[in-house]
Amino acid sequence: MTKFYITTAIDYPNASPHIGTAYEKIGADARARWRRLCGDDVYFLMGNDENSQKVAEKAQELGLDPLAYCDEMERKFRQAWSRLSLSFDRFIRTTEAAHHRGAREIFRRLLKRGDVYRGMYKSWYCVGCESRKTDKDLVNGKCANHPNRDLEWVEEENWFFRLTAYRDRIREVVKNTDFVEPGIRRNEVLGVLEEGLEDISISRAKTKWGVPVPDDPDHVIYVWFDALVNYITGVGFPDGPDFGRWWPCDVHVIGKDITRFHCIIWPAMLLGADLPLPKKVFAHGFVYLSGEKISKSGKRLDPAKAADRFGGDPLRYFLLREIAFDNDGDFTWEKFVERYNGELANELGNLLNRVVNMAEKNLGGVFEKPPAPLPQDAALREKLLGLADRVAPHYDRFEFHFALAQIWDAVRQANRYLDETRPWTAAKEGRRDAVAASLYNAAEALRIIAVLASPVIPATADRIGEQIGIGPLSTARLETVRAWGGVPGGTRVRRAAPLFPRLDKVPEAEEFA
RNA sequence: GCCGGGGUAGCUCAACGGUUAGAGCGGCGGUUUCAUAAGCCGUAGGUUGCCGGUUCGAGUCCGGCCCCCGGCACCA
Repeated sequence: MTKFYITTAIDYPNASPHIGTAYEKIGADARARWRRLCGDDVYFLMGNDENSQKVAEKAQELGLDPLAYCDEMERKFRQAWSRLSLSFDRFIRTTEAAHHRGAREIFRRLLKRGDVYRGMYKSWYCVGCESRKTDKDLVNGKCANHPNRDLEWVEEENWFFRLTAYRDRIREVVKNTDFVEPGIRRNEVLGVLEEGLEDISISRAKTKWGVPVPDDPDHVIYVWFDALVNYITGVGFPDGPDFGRWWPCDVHVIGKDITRFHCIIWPAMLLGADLPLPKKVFAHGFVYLSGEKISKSGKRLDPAKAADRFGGDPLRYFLLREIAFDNDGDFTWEKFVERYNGELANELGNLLNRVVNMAEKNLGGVFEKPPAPLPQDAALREKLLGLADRVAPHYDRFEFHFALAQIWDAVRQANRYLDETRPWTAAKEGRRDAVAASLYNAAEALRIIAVLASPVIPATADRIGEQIGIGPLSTARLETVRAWGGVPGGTRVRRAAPLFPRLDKVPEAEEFA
């Protein structure tokens, strides 16, 4: 069985997740679910990045022990993620002892090789950014991103990582392979590599919160450095029995703002530790809120609240249908309602409703294998049986918007099939065979549509399966949609509430902040 | 400043140098009645940012210009 190991960035738990964070996880989840559908043995890793000064600060602000605070935040994150049906296999926390051990092991390996050394670290430091600031980064002597905070002048002996030693090898990989996707990010990374690198400081002396540097109790490993290591400790590095099975990772899903860490620093760390590089780093775009950048505008959209109200699937669907995953996109409630009503309620939800209703009214609620073919069958079958092949390349390239466009093309065709075969007329005319054939084929179309859309809308796929009487479909296998006739004759429909009740007004953004 | 991406219908976006530049949404009109006042069909709407060039032929290639957006940060 082919293995597929996929990760997302781990999150600072100093605030609850927002729509942008959710976007990344949803995209990764869709890919993970797609690979499971294809039969891969999938390992999907997510988690929280807890060894940060910001986290310690926040905990102190609340009068909590940092670890207790992190425990609480883990609950919040898990709750939010569960509302979005994220199917991660493991949720890692970088405060775990096993992670600390792995991070220290990496540090030791690089030290042994001579690529970790002592040096002097002098600069302005912004606690908000958790990063060094050079003079050109300053605006009026303050950090541009955190103008309300005072900068600290930091001057201390630190441990450094000889990043410069790895530049050429990394450049070769980035240049000659599709290690970094999409192409635009690859070019940017290449640009950085061409301009040249500096060695980086990888420890901090001022804080006790974090992973202690081996044999140097006065320093902790810089949060970024230990955070990256989660991708290997999450599968058992250094000596877990499954480490060799999962690593190297098939794809790291990250935001476009952190390519430098994943495409340059992380590979350098791995090369230094004699570990294989991940196969791919995929950098997704950003979600804007009504045209404004989330971080700058201060606008928020709490995905858990939105999912509470509308369900996780509509949010997942909207984000992956509206926005190309490698691009930036805009969330507005107007657009959300438009797609929700048009595509989810009217086209898909109503299609199911039509079929289930007519089956109840005219067939006693039981699907029968088509007693006789209808002239419109061939076109419908051709469309649906070819759908898996049309959708597959898109899912595998994170082109969820294209995959969904293909699937909805089939949804429209199924609606058209009903209009053309007119089972309601056939019923009135007493042509029971025609009614049975039409509804059976429409149910088949729904089955295939549900399975192929399940990576994006898993809960809906299950609900469709329940209503047409064949049980959950989000855990189906791809082979089942390459053949017609998956709904057994004699299957009894189970009518339930509409999948997506129509929304009659545009929600107020404030309700979900 | 340097590097990169982009300006196409009211909106969001498609279109290997090759018929008459397409699709969805929105608008307008029609039709159906099984269904969540849903579905289906049809239609209007474009000087492809501007100027020049190459070519039998340019949204597409070349040069110049104007706008927008990213990257050049120890950014989760």
